[in-house]
Amino acid sequence: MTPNAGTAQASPSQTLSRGIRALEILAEAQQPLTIAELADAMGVHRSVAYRILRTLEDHSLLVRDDGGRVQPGPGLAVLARGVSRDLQSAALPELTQLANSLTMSAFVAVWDREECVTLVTVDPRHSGAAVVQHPGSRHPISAGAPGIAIQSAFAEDQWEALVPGIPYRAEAAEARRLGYAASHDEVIAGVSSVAVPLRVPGGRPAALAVVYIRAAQDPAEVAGSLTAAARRIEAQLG
Amino acid sequence: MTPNAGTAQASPSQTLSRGIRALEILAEAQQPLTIAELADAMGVHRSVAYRILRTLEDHSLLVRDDGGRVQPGPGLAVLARGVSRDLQSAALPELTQLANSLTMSAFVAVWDREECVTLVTVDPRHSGAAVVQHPGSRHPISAGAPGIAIQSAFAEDQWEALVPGIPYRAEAAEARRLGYAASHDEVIAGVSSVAVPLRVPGGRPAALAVVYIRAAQDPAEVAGSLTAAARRIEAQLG
DNA sequence: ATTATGTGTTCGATTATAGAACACGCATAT
DNA sequence: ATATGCGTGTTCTATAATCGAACACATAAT
Repeated sequence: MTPNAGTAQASPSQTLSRGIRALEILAEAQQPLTIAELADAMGVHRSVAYRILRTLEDHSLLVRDDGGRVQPGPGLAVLARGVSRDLQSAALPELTQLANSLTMSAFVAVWDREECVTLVTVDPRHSGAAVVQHPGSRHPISAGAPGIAIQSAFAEDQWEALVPGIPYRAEAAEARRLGYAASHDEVIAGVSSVAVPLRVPGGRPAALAVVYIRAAQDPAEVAGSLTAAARRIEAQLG
Repeated sequence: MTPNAGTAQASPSQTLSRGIRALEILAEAQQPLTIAELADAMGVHRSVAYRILRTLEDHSLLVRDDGGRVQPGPGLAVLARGVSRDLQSAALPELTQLANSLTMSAFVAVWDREECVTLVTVDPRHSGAAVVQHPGSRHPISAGAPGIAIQSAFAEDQWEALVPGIPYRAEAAEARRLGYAASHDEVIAGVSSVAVPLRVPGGRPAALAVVYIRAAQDPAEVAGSLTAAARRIEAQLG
């Protein structure tokens, strides 16, 4: 067998890549898996998976339940703490402010190739039927206002050079002029979203966004609050 | 050189262990590092670090800034999303409730050997000088009410068998009787904390806790709210 | 009893990895 | 201009880490 045959990403380091895949599979699976199941999902021999899992367990990146099944461990939360830490800290109070004053869920998402990843979220205090937007969730960048806002941080030709294969949405060009993006029904039916681009020095393009059940809300007005908050966040990040 | 010589943890898989160490170093460093710096911190040859970093980058576990320096990437947030997901979901609304009704920061921490890791936190709505307790932060289990509450989930002899070297605190035995733990000044000066143990089926022992600036608060009363919330969370996890 | 399914361990052949050496870009100092 | 230092990225071969089969063992279902 040639090295890395068939794997989608021909990463230079096989063992490390497999270990990460194990974590990815575990995170995606909504339940604990047996080592055998995981080995099968990874397409490797059980003893290989076993050794990898032992290593991951040593670092608390996974833990075992009573039956010996494996699931993501607390070490991952520690590692994730370092992701755009400055942005997280700077954004949190502004998100709280936005969520409560607009009565909407507010969050920050960052660019990750053809997707965007939600980083921090704050639900409004009376979070009854609030739209749940968990940290760590991925979305295609082509769907929803946050994705458009992130695309709008690039010019069209820049984007096509960086992420070939993913089209540059016409809405992004418009958002580039307006300074904000709005969407309806794109990610979840009946849910609207407004987002503004967020520029972090030395970090990836991100978006500051809110989601809400469709109502008589003027996107431009919401965008005003978002832009003001984004300015404050960017100012704090120097 | 003998395999894994000198490394604190003699994990079975060297490459994977090194990759994780790279992530740990990055998460701890408050700033982006050059590859050379990271290689130095890892104690490996630069080309080794380079290959490892490329692999991590492929999986979005790290990203590079303009100068080529590396920092934690959004993929980590995705992986962390899977950590005790059920507990996170079940606890979030209860945390919000607690934070706002008690005007304290509320959070859930889980056991991790001789430490505990904060998973989810909710600050009260008027989060002025609220005590900041970020998700993903580690604390020695020997300091603070959450640690005591977690220890109290074990009997003393159980604990000593599981985590040799870390003493079983006398307060844990007391908390075992009372059903809650309280601490003052242990982690941060002037800050008090109350915590109750949280038992998750198939998961590790955890704690539900609040922190507040010292005031005329009766710990027992606060513990009542915590216990009620903990019961509801546990009931939902069935 | 027997079968099935799981974890954990050992061990030799093989292969993925380690680490030196090199090419190159880009600052800043000389 | 030239030199020097510091950084990334690439190539290559000996070596050591890894792979994966085979085995021992525990547990639950048949």
